[in-house]
Amino acid sequence: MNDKNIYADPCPIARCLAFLGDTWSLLILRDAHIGLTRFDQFRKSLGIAPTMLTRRLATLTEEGLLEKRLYSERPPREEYVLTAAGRDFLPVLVMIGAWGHQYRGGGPLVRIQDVETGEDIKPVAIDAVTGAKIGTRPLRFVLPNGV
Amino acid sequence: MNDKNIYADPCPIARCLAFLGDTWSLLILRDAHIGLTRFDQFRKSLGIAPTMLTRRLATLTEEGLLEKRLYSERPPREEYVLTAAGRDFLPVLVMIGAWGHQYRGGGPLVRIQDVETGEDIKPVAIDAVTGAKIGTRPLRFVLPNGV
DNA sequence: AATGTTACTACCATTTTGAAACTAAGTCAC
DNA sequence: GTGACTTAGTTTCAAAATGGTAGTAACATT
Repeated sequence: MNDKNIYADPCPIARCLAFLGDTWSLLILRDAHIGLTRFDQFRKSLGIAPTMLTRRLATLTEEGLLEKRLYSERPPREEYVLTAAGRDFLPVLVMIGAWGHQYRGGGPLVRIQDVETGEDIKPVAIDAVTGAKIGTRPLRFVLPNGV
Repeated sequence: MNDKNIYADPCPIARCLAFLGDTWSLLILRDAHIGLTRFDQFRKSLGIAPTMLTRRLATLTEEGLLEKRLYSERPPREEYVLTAAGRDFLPVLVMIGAWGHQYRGGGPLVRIQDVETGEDIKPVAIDAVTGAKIGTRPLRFVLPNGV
């Protein structure tokens, strides 16, 4: 999983999925955005085996989405905080949540609120160039060598 | 993977990841958005083992993102086409691509263009309520029972 | 000195994945 | 109508990833 050369693949989606394409990594990122930072917080929140958590935190750290930070000298204790790259992953999580909300929305649901307005957010992906909602205008995937 | 009751988890992100939280499913969806529909097209494009492809296509079909459609009576042949739920997954893929573009962008890259303008899209997630870009205003995850 | 906390590692059974070969149902060329 | 080809898979089995339980290391607290 870690030794594949993602740069051989010209697709930015594939490159991202090469190390984030599993459930645990994304749930850890979700929890990190909620505010969790410590090993045991993640472990209890997710019900993940410690072996798995160790591996996933290591990958996320190597890949630059999380950063280890010492929060206590004695005893020496480290926590995991989001980097800029990790924080910039929020839109992905939010869009996943929006899809889940729309298509898997039965029963009680976690919602994401704007702190200032107190209202649930309504996430939409738009193309900043045309201002149009993604999906309303035809798109084309272009290979680097033209196609 | 298929027998877990996702509705026990109130988080729409977790519910979505319960069956889409693997690389192959997302790459199949990407290819479906590019326009591929047939078993062999997916297999060749992804270099995926046929066993895996069969399972993933079955899950995506069961979960309502793809639909089997007969495209030839004699010989009987079926293809897989995106449903509305599958098409609505495009914003997620696009945001993943945007992150990959920004943080894993070395070398030649696949780009996504608006067909009419011919320009590369610049995907941004915004909150339709406030109009603000996701990540620029503080958000809060709210549990269904209030937190 | 005993107990608790935090962040892990070791070990091993189970599950998932991956690779290669094979099959089924038909078509097409001659 | 026989042989080669196409499409959409299945079978089989080895290799890798995952999950669960228990244990450890380094300290603090009582």
